[in-house]
Amino acid sequence: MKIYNTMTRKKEDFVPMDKNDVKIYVCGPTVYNYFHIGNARPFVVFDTLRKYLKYRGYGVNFVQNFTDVDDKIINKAKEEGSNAKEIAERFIKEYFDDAEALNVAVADAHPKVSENIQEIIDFVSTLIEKGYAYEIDGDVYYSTKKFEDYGKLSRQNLEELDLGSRIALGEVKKDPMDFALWKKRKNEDEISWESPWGKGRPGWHIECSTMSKKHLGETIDIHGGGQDLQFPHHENEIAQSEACNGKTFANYWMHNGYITIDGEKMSKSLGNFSTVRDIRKIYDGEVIRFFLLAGHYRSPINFNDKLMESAETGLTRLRTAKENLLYLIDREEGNMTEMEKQSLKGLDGFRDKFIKAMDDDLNTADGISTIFELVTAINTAVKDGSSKEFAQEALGLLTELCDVLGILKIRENKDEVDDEIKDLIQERQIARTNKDFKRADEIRDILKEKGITLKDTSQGVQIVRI
RNA sequence: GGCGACAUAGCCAAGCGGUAAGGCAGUGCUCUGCAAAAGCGCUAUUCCCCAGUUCAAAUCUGGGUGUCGCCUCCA
Repeated sequence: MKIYNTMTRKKEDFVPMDKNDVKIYVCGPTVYNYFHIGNARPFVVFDTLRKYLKYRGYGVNFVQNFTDVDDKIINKAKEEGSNAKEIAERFIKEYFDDAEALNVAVADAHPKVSENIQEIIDFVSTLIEKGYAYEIDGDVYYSTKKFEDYGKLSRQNLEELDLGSRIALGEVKKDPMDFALWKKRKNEDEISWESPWGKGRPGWHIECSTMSKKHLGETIDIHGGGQDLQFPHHENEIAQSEACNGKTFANYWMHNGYITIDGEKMSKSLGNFSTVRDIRKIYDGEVIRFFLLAGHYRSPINFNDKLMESAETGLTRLRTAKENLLYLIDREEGNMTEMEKQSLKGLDGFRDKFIKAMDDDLNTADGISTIFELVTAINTAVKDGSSKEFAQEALGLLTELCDVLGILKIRENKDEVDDEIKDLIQERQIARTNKDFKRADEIRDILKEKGITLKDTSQGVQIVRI
């Protein structure tokens, strides 16, 4: 497949170091709140990449960290009169709840900063030894000017950056572009660890370099994250890792576009965000996932209710197609007719088209279009009933493609309707044969309130649960 | 000031040199007691504007205009 590599600004053929062990590292959340839809994008996008690579036969080792030591967590703890550890633990738990709803799989490893302090200290020590970092009064900084390639990812040069950079008050570092590797403890009760430089905690950028190295080695295949991480975070990771290891850090850099709300970037600091938790009160996680995958991952997308509704109705079309096939499988029997065999062959073409789209830098938008075309073809073929075998084959292909995108999961609670409802349906059928449509419609409305939609098909009554 | 992305129908959105996918909304028809679902049609002579390259441009080049982002924590 081809992947757009931010480092070269080109689509490149993806050639992993070991196709049975593709190493992917994605920057995870800082756990001080529920994550918002903007945070959700990289989770969903890279989860889809992971699913797709597996679908194509690769073995994937996928690592996504939790930043559980950070100013924002400390602040939140102060606000709540709690402690940083408790806050972090809580929102890690909430992360998994939302991630599951979005059908984002658990990573092969979810390392936490707090569990990698020694590794971080070792990493920082090496950087000092090699002359890339220096200590001042308990703080350790990375000397960006020492790293020749600094700026190669974001294509910035230090001189120009200097002009735009704002120097925070009280900073003791030698150069405004230097960044913290280790931060000295400021208050007694602040979360901290012993280190060669006194009590303190790691800077933000060093954690990814360290955890990536620990779990995936010195060079990884793909490093992913949001576009706004490109600078300085990823640039700093490169500076740290390559200075420390003397090797290329990541072969491919992938960055997803951000999400805007009313045309403005959504971010926690601007306060204009919608958490996935809140959105889930209105739309289920699958709709959110579908919405996020409906455009290309590198394009910015706007978020609002109208767009979500549109996504929901679109997804419903796919779901209905699936329900209809399930219904056929339930009621029909028999093997495929010659004509159905022909139709099925035509259907296979959509798989190739889907793969072609996804091979092109994970073009999920095109992939979804292909699935819609598939659905139209299936609906047409199945219009006046079909054999059980054909319905099964069609459903097999549909779910095969949808699984790659992580949508259209089988809904578990498809339990049998209870007797009361059965009786109502029965009563309605009798009313219909007696042409008592008033009563029939009444019953249909009652059931609709209970989340059950009845469809009168030529084969009988189809029950659809919402 | 530096760096970068984007501009395609009412809305969303693919396409990346060969004559405009797909979804939503709308609309006509078929099926239906009515619905729902589904099917078949219709809805961009044209891709922000102006030049240029080419047999051929939404796609490439140059110049405008507009929107957004990064350079400060951020996905």
